[in-house]
Amino acid sequence: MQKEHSLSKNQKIIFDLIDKSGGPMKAYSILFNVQKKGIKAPLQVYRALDKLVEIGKIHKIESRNAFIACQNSSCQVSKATAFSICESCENVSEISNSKLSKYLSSFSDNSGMKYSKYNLEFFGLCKKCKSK
Amino acid sequence: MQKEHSLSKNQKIIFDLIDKSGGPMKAYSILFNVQKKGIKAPLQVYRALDKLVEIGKIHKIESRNAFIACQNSSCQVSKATAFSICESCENVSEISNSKLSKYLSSFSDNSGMKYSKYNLEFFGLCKKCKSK
DNA sequence: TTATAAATGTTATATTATTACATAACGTTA
DNA sequence: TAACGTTATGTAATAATATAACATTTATAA
Ligand SMILES: [Zn+2]
Ligand SMILES: [Zn+2]
Ligand SMILES: [Zn+2]
Ligand SMILES: [Zn+2]
Repeated sequence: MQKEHSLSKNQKIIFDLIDKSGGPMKAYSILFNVQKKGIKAPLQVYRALDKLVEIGKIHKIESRNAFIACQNSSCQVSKATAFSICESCENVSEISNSKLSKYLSSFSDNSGMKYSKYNLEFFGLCKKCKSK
Repeated sequence: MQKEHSLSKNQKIIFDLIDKSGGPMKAYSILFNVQKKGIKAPLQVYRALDKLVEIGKIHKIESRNAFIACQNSSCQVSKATAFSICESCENVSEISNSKLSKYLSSFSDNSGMKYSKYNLEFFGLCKKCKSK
């Protein structure tokens, strides 16, 4: 069990929005959606996003510049993330596969690097898009 | 052996620059460096980068918005890439590990996704930075 | 309470990437 | 060669993503 982080006002507004959306959201789309709640500037959004990423409540999908709610239990605070991305419909989901995560978390090579974190993005076609 | 792509003028200028740099380069830094060669606009750079990525001569480091010359043999035309990134000095190198690439290329789960491509980024500290 | 850290508000600006449109070079085949 | 389609180039404008700098407020905790 990890520490509970109590979210601040802006963090909560933004996390709830992303979480309810069920998929990845882009920063300026988030901004647009929370303006009625008083969050008016990009920086307010980015600060909340930074914090939410830091504590593992959301992840950034790097190839899409988008943010998605963690679908596991905050992923060891975001040190090990894997996503599946449909290149047709842009559906994204978080992969939760213990074999994969064990394999990657224990990966090492002879480069002398000490790895502490990874992010993996798989691309392809989802079930729906395949059958079209 | 894969098809040889003969690079166009702009593509060659930009590939040579990235390749010689030995590390990741950002688009606008590339632009700055090739202005004396007549490449004046961002779009000229991005078009060349797009093509070079497509044919596997370079890869995009998504978490850094930067581009690096392929250190293998054009990585099955960029369908399977893995990088090691030092979070201290930002040194990046391409991981060439056949076990890892086999494992990931054959990865599948019960989601119904058909995976055709992946990108993996490991983060940590390189040898030098560790010992500081 | 008082000090410290964390979060917020606001303006301006930097960085990364694309749209739209016009032109030129290249490769193929009639 | 001529005509055609494809790829690459040039140029201007703009869109999309992200951060710097500074002032103020709120939460936490010694
Ligand atoms: Zn997660
Ligand atoms: Zn799909
Ligand atoms: Zn490569
Ligand atoms: Zn380093």
